[in-house]
Amino acid sequence: MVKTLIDATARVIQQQGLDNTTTARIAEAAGVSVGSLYQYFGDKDSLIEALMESLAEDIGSGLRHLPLLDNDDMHALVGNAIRFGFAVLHSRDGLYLELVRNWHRLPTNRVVDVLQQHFMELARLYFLRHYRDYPIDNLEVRVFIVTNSVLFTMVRHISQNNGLIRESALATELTSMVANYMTQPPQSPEAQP
Amino acid sequence: MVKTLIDATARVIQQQGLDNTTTARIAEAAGVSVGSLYQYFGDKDSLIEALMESLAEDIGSGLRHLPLLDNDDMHALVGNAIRFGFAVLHSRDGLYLELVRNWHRLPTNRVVDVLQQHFMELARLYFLRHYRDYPIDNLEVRVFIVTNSVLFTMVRHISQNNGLIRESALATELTSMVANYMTQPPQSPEAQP
Amino acid sequence: MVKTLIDATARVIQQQGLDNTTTARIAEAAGVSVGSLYQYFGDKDSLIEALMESLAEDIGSGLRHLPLLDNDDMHALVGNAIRFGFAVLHSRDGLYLELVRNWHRLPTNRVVDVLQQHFMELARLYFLRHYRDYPIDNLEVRVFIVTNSVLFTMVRHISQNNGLIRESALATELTSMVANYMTQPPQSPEAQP
Amino acid sequence: MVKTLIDATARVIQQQGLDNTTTARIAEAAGVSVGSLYQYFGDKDSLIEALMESLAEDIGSGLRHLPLLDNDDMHALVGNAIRFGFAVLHSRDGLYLELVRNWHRLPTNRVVDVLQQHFMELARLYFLRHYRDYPIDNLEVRVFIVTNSVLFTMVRHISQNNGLIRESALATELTSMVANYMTQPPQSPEAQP
DNA sequence: CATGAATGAGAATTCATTCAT
DNA sequence: AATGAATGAATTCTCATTCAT
Repeated sequence: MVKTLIDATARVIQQQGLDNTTTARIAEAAGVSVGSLYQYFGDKDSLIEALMESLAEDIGSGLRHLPLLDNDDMHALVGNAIRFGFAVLHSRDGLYLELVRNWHRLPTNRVVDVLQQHFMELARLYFLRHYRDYPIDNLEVRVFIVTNSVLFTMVRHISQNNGLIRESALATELTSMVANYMTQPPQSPEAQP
Repeated sequence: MVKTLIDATARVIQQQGLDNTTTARIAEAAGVSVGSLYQYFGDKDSLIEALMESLAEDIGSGLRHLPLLDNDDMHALVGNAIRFGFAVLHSRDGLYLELVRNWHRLPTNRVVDVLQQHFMELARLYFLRHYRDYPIDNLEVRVFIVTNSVLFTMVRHISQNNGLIRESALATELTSMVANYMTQPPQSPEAQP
Repeated sequence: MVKTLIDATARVIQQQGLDNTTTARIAEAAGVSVGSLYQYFGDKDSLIEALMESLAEDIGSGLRHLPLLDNDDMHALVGNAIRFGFAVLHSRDGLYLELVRNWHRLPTNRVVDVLQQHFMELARLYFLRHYRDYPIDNLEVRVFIVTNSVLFTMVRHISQNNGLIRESALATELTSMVANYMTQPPQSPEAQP
Repeated sequence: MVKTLIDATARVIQQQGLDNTTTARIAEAAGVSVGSLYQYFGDKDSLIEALMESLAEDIGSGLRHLPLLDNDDMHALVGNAIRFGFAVLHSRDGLYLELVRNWHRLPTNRVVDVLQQHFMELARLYFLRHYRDYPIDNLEVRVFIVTNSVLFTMVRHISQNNGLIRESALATELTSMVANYMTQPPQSPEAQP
């Protein structure tokens, strides 16, 4: 039942948008009554929190099954990750898209942490394996920048859909920017005026 | 009066958040009645549109007065632009922050265009002056990526405010990523698997 | 509840007039909250439509139970119909009166059809039984004229209530006009200049 | 100015309907400010009253210039009157139509009196000239019936516009009903059961 | 447990009227 | 006289939440 309600919530958000996601519609989509909804979730926010939790798991699992470290080349690794990102955003009829757009109104901490920590770990392992240690000292900053840059650039592109920039071109360029950045040695302090 | 209402709208958005920005509160903040609001703006959306328009002008003007091209060095140029970005996001008590967070529910086209076009022009002039032509062919994509990456990374950082990453460090790293990316030669096609 | 709301609507229209019939007043008259009203009817118009539908049924049923065809005499038939009409208009504290007055702002099609079709059928049966066929060719026009003439003359009389004309006199004269008209042979074409 | 405002009111009613006739729109149509409107009319109702007064005069004058009594034949007289009625209802882009539809929400007494009295007088003169005195005793009732029957049947026909009944057929039949009724001897009392 | 009817505060918008300039 | 900005009560409709059955 908890599962049913979470699924229904996802479906409503994806079909009607977050603004039109009401408890009534969720209950209807789940085929139960509003009363039942409140028997399993204290309020609407808890339900949405549970949805986010569930998605965090999905994403974590999806990432864990992605054989990114099989790539010896940072460029290939990043490229695969970005392609995966686009695939996720296009999946489930734009559910993730709507959620990312509304990150600031949603309890996204868990999801963000999953992403951040996964890519953090990935980076650590990559650099360990390749005996490079130079970016380690500020790896957290780099992962933060890269994650947010890629995610929001993708979402913005899909959302405005102006057709001037093809998705493949965007992926190529993002990959190039990120791969180069991640393999770039730390800045010497005097470089910043 | 039009000015007063737009200012009041900005104040309410910044103090109460976009979700709690009601016509009643705007009118109250402006020290007028709801009726007056509707004498100057057909509906709430028009008022918000006027606010966005006004901000687009402010931003355009702010950018135009920024002597970014005085820098001969791309690194310095980008660093200054990013510092300016942080300053804007911190200004007006977080108004811009709230607006960027809610970009998808707001008529942000004008503002986005102002930003995009300004940086596009800036990049063109920079490369012209430095006799480098290599990234010209996909400059649009690069500017799109860079603008969104920087903007949303900054907003995400200020919004979650977790204290683990200092703003100065973020600025330094963003600058590094962007400056390198912008001066990077185009990818040879076979680089992408 | 649907019934309660429709009844409340009727009561409010009849007591306060259509112009002062607000959703708040209807809910109050029904002893429920506005929210409840909107759980049963999508909007105010639907509620009023439901009221009209309900009245259409009442009127249809009332007409069907009226033994008008027991009269062999057109004069008696029409007289009975008109007396019934006055009785209906005086019933329910003037509800019907207010509705007829506002016919053009209400979904009156159903009610009008019920009236029109009933009298059409009545006329057909009457002429069939009396072996007269002459007015059959333009019976529709005659029924249209007669229905509207009688209905609006009655409503106008009750509404202005100037006391100069007694209702019984009006009924007598209307009956006379209508009965004669209905039994009148078709006009020869040259009668109209 | 008074004239200008009344004209503007008529124009707004005719173009937007009575429900959308606001003081703001009237002022705009008149090319003056709302303030001016209130300098000449105490409130909206007074203005509309003035319009009705003005139309009463127009109608009275129109009727007086109609040579109805030139007809020796009641049938021709009524036919001409009805044709005139249709012409008026079609004139001024439906202004009169909208006013008749809303008679119960408007100060229509004056207009109604003008109509009623004119046809009363007309009938009296007609019967005087033709040495017939029989319907004189209840002439008022007959004129009331005839006026309202014709007026509202016409308005209903134009308003619903269903195309099944042609206006000329309606005029012919109305004429026939009315002319016969007006020349019909008084009912003997026992005729009504 | 499940139901779904009932709630009522709150949102956007309209419009006749006033009044300082 | 003329203006038109300002008013604010009133209206329709929404939705998270409760609770008796």
